[in-house]
Amino acid sequence: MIQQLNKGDNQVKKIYELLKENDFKITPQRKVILNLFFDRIGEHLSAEEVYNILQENHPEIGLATVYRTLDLFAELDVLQKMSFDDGKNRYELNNNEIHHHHHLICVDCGKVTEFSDDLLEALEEQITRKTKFKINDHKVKFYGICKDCQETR
Amino acid sequence: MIQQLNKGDNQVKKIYELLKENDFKITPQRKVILNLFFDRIGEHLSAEEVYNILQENHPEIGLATVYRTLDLFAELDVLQKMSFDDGKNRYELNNNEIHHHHHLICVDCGKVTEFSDDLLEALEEQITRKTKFKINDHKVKFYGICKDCQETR
DNA sequence: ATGCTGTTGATATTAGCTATCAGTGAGGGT
DNA sequence: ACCCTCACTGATAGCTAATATCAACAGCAT
Ligand SMILES: [Mn+2]
Ligand SMILES: [Mn+2]
Ligand SMILES: [Zn+2]
Ligand SMILES: [Zn+2]
Repeated sequence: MIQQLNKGDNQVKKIYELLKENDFKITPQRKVILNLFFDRIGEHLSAEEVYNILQENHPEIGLATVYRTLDLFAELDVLQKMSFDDGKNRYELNNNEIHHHHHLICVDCGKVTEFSDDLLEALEEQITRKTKFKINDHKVKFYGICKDCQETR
Repeated sequence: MIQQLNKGDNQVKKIYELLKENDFKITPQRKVILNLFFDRIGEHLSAEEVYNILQENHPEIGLATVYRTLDLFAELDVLQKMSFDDGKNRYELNNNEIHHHHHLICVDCGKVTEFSDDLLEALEEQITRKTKFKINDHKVKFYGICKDCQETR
């Protein structure tokens, strides 16, 4: 019987290889935390939130390990690290399909919407040309009022 | 004799009026901290850094007041609040001339370069059209290698 | 199977920031 | 110029996200 693989499995395998390439070990804790993010695409989780979710099925994983693992995956660009100005860092899978979307933060209700299109190439090109600054990443946050909050007013 | 006013003084006066309009008092502490930012245009100061600078000429101003004043001015849009991912908030004067510039952060040496703001209108318009999200502010950070770090390699 | 070395969990510690509260003073009214 | 009121201040205690420490553990190369 041919082994069935879904898209997530393939991505996971690649990330395991990425760990190996960089001399990091594939530990059960890292597997579990990685799977958690594949199960929750679209959410922006803090370390504490990840830890709390783990309590149900993996209470043996310590909080320090959660912090360390999130940092490691962010370093490897597996997770994207971000902050919505609430005093804690948040993480989400750096999925190829939704690569580097922008975040729209509602200043009224705090909801975070995503916008996938990038459209920053022109600006980045202009910046590099003028400043000789070699750009390889960006973080863009838009603040405003979401659709729901505009209606309920 | 006609009172000589430089550009800074005029801006300061406007900010005093802004405080009055919003029923905030013009205290010596607020005057001093505001002046400090006019004296240090281009710097991105943390609360602790402001407090340390004040130690020389105004050691009577407490750290809590610094935090409160920075927050107040940020709320009034006099200062722009930002973070370069080093765990502390930073502030700089929201100068009319350099209004809302982007920050280019060198991942090698940590230096922050500025790039005056434009070319985002098209993107914002498209986002509003597609998502009905009413944008009224944005924060954009670019990460890469600065000119100096490219040369010394 | 063995050994090296990266990793982990528990916990102490740090650091940026906020809350508290009694005393102070800015500014409007007289 | 003198009150009066209440926003403001400084000192400091408290909070919380994140990091440092360290002995025990476990991937994984051999
Ligand atoms: Mn997102
Ligand atoms: Mn700046
Ligand atoms: Zn909203
Ligand atoms: Zn640099």
